[in-house]
Amino acid sequence: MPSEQIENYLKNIYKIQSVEGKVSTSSLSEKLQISPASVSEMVKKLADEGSLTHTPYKGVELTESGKRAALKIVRKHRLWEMFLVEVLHFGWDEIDEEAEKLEHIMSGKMEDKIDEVLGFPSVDPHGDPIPTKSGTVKTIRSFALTDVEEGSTVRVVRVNDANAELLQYASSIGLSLNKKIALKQRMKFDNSLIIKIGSKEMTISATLAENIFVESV
Amino acid sequence: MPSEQIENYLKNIYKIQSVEGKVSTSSLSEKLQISPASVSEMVKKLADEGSLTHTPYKGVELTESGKRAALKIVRKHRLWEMFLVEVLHFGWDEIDEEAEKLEHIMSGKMEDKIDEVLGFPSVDPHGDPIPTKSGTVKTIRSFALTDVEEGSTVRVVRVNDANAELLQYASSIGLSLNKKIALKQRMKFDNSLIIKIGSKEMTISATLAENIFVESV
DNA sequence: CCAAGAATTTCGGTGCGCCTAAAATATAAA
DNA sequence: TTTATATTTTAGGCGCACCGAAATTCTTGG
Repeated sequence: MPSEQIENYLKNIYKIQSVEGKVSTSSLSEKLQISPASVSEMVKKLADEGSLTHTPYKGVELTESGKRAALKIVRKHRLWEMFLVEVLHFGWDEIDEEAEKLEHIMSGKMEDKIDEVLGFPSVDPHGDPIPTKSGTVKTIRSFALTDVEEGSTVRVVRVNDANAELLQYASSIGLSLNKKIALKQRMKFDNSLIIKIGSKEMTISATLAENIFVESV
Repeated sequence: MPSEQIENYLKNIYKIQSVEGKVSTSSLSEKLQISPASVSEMVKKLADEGSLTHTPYKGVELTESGKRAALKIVRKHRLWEMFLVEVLHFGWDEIDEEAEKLEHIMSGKMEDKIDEVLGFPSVDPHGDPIPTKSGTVKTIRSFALTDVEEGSTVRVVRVNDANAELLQYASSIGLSLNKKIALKQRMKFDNSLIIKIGSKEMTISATLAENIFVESV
């Protein structure tokens, strides 16, 4: 059984790998808030254990076994997030921190029970896919709200969960999962958008829009 | 915020104190499965921090502040146990181990949410009282099934949760919280009891009976 | 009362994950 | 291409909670 720190290393390597392709010591150090020196050491250890391959001074890549371990934790994290929202009625923006701790102490039995109570969900409250028990992840096709054409209507399928304040704000303006959004106008000078959610019209910044992912409706 | 090990030390000191009055290094060592040498060191540290008083070569006693910290953990443990049974449908005998991990990573907010979902319970699934948020514990008046008079009927209010196998067995014979038990006969040669639960008559060992606590009905 | 024997504490040491500072290597600008 | 700068790794160390062994102190039977 991997320790909590190892789980965190693997999970975050997986996440960086998904977004940036390449995983450097410094990006990991940044994400984990651990000194580059320590990360370098740990990476060596993980390479020895076969969870990843490491080319010194280059970068890191998860092995199959490392990826499997990472996906296990991602699954647990997202199941907990779902549980916190659905069963304990936590807000969108409060769940990441709690799930961060819970994911490491979740037995297989617990995982199954929670999965069952939730009705075997396929995405978490931010719209991120929940990996299956066997370790597959559904890719959700979507594009950023920034890229929507003026005049079209779309549906929110995912919100970037990297920033709690952003989530907090999004939810405060009624921008939540599965909501329909009509794009009225794009301002040329700063790319901010005038949108309509339900009957309410509002302006949102380009920065916010970059973190909202939608599909055509 | 106390670390996980410290929480475990305090919780177990509290438990031993409740049952045996005196808390020795060896009893703690036994319960925590940590060497006497290590326990002795940690006790010194806890004394320095003001959580307990320690008379070398004698024993240990929680201070008010130590007791408060211990009760916080006991409360969290029992809330989780309740939650595991009521919401996740775990069995009586499976919950202690899970709660043992969960208790240490429960934020105040989480505590409140769970308390609320459960309807502010006053006892856990074994009948042990859940300390209040302010740190008071209701004493439940009861006596061991061993001490019941022949012919009388009683109600189960608590089952000693120290042994999972015992819990497992108790539940398998339909002996659960709030069940009514009629004591038909006590065998003189080994103190085993013939009891009736509902319409079913059965024999239980004295050892089991010592761990079942009841009140008159 | 005194000498085992039992319980407790002290001592020296370990593993683990972290750190800072210094050395090695890679990258980019001149 | 060379050199300055940025990134990464190595070296040396630290704190924490643990350990076994040895020293100390308590307890109890003779």
